[in-house]
Amino acid sequence: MFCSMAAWDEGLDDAQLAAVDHGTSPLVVVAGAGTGKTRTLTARVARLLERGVDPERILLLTFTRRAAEDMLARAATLIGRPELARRLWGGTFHRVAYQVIRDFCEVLGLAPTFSVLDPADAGDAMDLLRDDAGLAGSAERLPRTATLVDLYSRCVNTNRTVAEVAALDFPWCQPQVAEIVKLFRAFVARKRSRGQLDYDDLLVYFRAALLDETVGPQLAGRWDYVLVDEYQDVNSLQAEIVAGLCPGGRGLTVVGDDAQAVYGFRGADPAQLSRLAASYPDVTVVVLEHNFRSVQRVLDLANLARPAAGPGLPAIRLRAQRGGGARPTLDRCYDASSEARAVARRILEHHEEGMRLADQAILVRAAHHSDLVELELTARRIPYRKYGGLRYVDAAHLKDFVAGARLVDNPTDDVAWMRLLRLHPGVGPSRARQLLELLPPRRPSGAEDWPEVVAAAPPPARAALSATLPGLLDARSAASAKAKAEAVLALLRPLVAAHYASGSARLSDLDRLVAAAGTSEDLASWVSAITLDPPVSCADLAGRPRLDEDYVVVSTVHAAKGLEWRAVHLVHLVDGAFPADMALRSGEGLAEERRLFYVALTRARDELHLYSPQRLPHHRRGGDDRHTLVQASRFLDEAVLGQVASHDEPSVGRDSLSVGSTGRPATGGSRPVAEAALDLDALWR
DNA sequence: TGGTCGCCAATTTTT
DNA sequence: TTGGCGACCA
Repeated sequence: MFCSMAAWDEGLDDAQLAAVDHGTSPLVVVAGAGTGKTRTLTARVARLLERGVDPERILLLTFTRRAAEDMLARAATLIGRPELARRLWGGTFHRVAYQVIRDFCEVLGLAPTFSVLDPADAGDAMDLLRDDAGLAGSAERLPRTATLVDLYSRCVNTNRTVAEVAALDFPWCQPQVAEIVKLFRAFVARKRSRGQLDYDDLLVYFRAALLDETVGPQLAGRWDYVLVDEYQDVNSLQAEIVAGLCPGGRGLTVVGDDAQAVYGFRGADPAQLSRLAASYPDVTVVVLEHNFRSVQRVLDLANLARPAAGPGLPAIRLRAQRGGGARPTLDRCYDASSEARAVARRILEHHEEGMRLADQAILVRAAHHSDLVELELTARRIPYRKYGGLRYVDAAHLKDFVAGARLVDNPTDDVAWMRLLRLHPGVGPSRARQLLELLPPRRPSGAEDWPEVVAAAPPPARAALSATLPGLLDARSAASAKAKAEAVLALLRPLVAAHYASGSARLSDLDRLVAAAGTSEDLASWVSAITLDPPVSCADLAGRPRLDEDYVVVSTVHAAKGLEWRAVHLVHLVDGAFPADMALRSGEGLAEERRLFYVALTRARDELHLYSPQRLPHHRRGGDDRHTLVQASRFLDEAVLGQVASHDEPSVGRDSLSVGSTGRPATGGSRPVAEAALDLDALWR
């Protein structure tokens, strides 16, 4: 290179540069949507590296693994040292927690073979307990398992008691608080005794390690710089972890926007951002409000939707670097089918004007709101991919594999045993429970106990079952991750083939999964990684999509956070759908819906199209769907309507689209210093 | 009679 | 895919 290369930070504005060049005192960056938040965070990491900071002493916490990887890779590339990316620390809170717990498991009183339970597994564990003796006495039935898991999680993540959380967020559970408390106690004890950590436990143990007198400083001392993205979405447990990582706020950078806090249902509290800004005397607050993404016409609408700033936080008014642009549109459609047709029509119009399909997205509040749109896209042969909603890993056979792999390391994992046992013919939930009594930790269950287990099983299961334990022992003695994964697959193959109607398709899926697992260094950490960050689709396992593929993205607004498209189509703007009726009960819920609306609007760069069906099918028992007139979305108020070009769809009927009718594990051993911090008993009151 | 298996309906948002 | 409800088997 003979002339001076352009500096990599050229094009950053003054506010962004202030954040990038900031020293070690605590820094809060309040960044409106589209103001180059990711770019700023990336540049700050690059600047630190350029200054010679050891990459291993920089930690970046984000809400998705992909976000962390992308940012770190970019930062290292910016300064021309791509090889440094691998040495930077980064990931989700949960992933980093897993790593820390592996490193400090002895001190935390955990065997290194602990397993990670996803929320569905946690529900299974809860199910194992809910009708145990002692709990069965209550006259009323306990709430649904999923509700219980949510309630539990909310208590742990927000440091509140069951009674408090039930009163506020789950009023229908209040009469049973006493039984629920009992259940939660048993749930914790059961997990502890079997070496199982659910998502919440990962954070609890992370916090415990930080609070420990000796380990805490050691752990906090690992990193000189901690950068946290999307801080408005942390809950109080995560906020405590951040505080523990950066005593006095030294080296701490957080980036966030209180108007984009949309994870209240997960215990996040948008007030954390303003609380943090107030909690350090030497804090610097940098405000980013120059929007580099959208045209001003889109931002005019977004500014109307944006809620007032939280206490102590600056009011933000987004200003576009790109003037003018097209006025957003609002289509009042006859019903959801006519909405679907309107969306497809406009997507094709943009496509004919030269916009790639991949530059357009259809955003929905709830995954099923796109059902009719997807039908219409399929009918018109418009390729699309859907994000959010059902996860690929929820496919039963993949969970079967993960369960098998977990048992290789942790034979006391009863949830995994349940799953594996139920694959055997003639074994249902209750038989599996009986067999569980004969398995670890109740019994050692080495090879010598196995004939007893087989004998206790119903006859149809015996043949298959007699191969299962030897299969697991094979897997345990295998040397490499690859060999282990293959041994697990070998033991699953006949079970999966016989148990599922589409057995062979599932088996070829598993082949792909096992190939991926085989490339890891250590099967246990691969399994926990996939538990914490499940692939969104089958294609994820095959690598990134090919560049020449062109498809429209269909996504929930939540999954669309942080992303952008040239054209955004936002559908189902109707009270009950968006805002969701589940949220309309409380004022806080409605406020969160409004923030979600703001997030949706600000994904659009050039074109923003809103659609509002005027009638929705009203589901009745007995089958026939009646269309009832619905209330327009309260987001479409006078002010908003003043900013959009409205179209009334002609009331074509329901003709063209056919819609169908219509504790500690036994192996612990060493010094459990952090026990007090792991004690959740105070919450079970 | 208890438990498994088959059929039908429904599901906010996600680490 | 799970959950609820009814049918059928030991």
